Amino acid sequence: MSLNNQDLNERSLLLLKTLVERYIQDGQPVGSRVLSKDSELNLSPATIRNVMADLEDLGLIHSPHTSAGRIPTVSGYRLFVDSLLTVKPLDAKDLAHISQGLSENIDPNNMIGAASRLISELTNMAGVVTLPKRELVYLRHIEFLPLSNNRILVIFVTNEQEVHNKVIHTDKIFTAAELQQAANYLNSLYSGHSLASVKAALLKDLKHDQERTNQAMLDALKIAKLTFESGHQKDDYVLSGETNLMGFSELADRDHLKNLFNAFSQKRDVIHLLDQSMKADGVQIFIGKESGYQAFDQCSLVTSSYSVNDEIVGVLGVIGPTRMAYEKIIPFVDVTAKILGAALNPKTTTP
Amino acid sequence: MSLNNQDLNERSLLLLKTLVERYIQDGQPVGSRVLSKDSELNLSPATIRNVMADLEDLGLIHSPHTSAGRIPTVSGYRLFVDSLLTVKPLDAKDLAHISQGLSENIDPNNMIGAASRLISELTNMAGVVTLPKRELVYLRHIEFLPLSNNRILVIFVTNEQEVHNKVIHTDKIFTAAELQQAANYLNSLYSGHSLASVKAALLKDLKHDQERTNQAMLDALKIAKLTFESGHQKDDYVLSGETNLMGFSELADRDHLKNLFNAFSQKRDVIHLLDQSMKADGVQIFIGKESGYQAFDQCSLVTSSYSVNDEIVGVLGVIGPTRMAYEKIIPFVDVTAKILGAALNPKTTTP
DNA sequence: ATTGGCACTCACCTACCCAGAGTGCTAATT
DNA sequence: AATTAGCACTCTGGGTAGGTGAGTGCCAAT
Repeated sequence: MSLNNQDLNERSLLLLKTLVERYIQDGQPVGSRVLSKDSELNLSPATIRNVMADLEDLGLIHSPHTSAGRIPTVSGYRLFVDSLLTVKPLDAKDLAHISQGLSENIDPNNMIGAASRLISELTNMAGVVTLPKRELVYLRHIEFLPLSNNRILVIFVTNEQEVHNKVIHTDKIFTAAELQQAANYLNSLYSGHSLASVKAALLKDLKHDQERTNQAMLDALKIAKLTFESGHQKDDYVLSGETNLMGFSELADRDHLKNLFNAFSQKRDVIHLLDQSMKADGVQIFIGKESGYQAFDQCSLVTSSYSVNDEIVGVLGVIGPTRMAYEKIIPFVDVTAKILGAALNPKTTTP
Repeated sequence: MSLNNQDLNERSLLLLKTLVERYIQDGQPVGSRVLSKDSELNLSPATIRNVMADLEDLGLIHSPHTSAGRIPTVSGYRLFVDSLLTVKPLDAKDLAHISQGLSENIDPNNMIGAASRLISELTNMAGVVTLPKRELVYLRHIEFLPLSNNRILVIFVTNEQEVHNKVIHTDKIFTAAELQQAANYLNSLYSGHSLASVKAALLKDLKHDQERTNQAMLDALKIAKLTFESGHQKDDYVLSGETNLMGFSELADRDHLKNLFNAFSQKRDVIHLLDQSMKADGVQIFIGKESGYQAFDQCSLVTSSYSVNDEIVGVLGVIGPTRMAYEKIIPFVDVTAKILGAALNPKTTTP
């Protein structure tokens, strides 16, 4: 659908903007009379009607029924968000709340949850924050414990105090002493390095040292390879304030709600959606069906990736009805992402 | 409300039973005509009406409005569940599902989640399972890592492969070597003991050995005390299939749903409710307002504690509308609790 | 003690009308 | 040529009225 300049002149755009703002404000279809008074243009309702008919032809607005006003379509919202919207600077009180809620003295294990809760509370919608990508995280300590049946419990600590664990299977049976030795070796070798670089180093070391090093060291490397090779990163996110979504009339339908909450608890679709935002800096917006997931048909998602040391490590966002105050939510998400990134920045990467 | 024998004879009870069963079956208020045909008693609707009026006087049933049939009150359900109900043996297919879903080859870390999901899927309601009480769990290995600012990261492994961690603060600054030594000491002392007995032993040892032992050992004990003294047990549960509850018309009200889901995500009330079931063996039932929490006014909760080695370690249950098939849910919960307990039973408590 | 009969109540459904909001189109105005 | 006033039309939502059916409570008969 190519937009023609003749159809979409200044005036039409201004009216579209006014219409969307008005609709976001009070949720009622906007009629020609209201729009005529609301816009600073001094035009009669009849003229407005002509313009509205054009906008409707272009698929930017539509009316739910003959005698109702118009409401924006997804394309209408999209145009509004992309080119018409005037973002409002973030409310000072909100800013204070955010920086206070995400200060450094929060337990890093709770930081993500705190951010999610903060978002949902300040927006009155649902807040979602992905856990930081583990690749950009520093290995601090690793430890092995023998279990029954050739299994080994691996515990490793990253950054300051995040503890992860994983069970791996080996062909060979290791004694506790051997495992202790392996752990010591690996700690001396890799402690303080990022998981990504550990992975890389492991592969290289295994290749080069195939014959040179002694068997114990080789075993240690092999165990480490099993530990870090894959799958231990369970993509996950923390969602808060889902129940806020029950208050919005546009989502009131029982089936809709059920689909939505099912999507939340299955996590898969949400993760996929958030992953897409991971690729880009700054704020991204999915409006209604744009997401491609039926459960989110009536929802919009405003996300921003957040970074630690200039590396994108995660995504946070707001989930709400398509009719949301984008001009406030966009800067809010933007700022929150920045503050979260700063708060996660480890002051002491290596002790 | 004392129940009079004259009012509550065999016949009234049979009719109450039939009424409750019928109402549970099709969710419509039950009228005298229906009840007359449904009960094997050959009584005319008029007679039934008299009995129903009595039952209403006793507060066991009530009618939503004049020209509707009767539905059970909370007391009615209670009487039904306590004395009238004929439990049906568990469906063989369900039994197979349960034992298959909770067999020993499930990762213990996922066992609770698996149980919760199983419950919600087989009942089409919400399933909830508390994490096993930590006191009855065996310490396998403990490890300390120094953090900045006099803080120590404690990692301890229980049973086969459950990893827990906690940050503690100390007055004294410990070096990595000192911490290593302390961990070694504690592992030799307490490994293989239950957390409860470790706690007890700690207090005793600290008292007795105040002067006798050397400083390093005393420090180790002090650190351990900080670790196990309290609060590290975050009561928690795994909830599944909440969205199933959205399907029930009696919970369809938006505000109701919102309250309910808020209660779920705050967890506090649910935990409190489940804790009460912890004190008793076997199946317990909370019907409607009996729970004492407004959010659960329209819900019933059927729970059972589950045990490992004859010790109650947790609770599982089903959350659904008051109008649920108790005669099937009760044995279901009962059996699931037993199977879960068995599946959690560690085959090798100490390696 | 049980039952048939009967008047009564109430939710629910349908049909209907009416007011109000908003539209599209046409003809008049600028 | 663009704008506007005017008008007929459409559709929603609320309100009223009437009818139906399910179910009740009570009374008198069995």
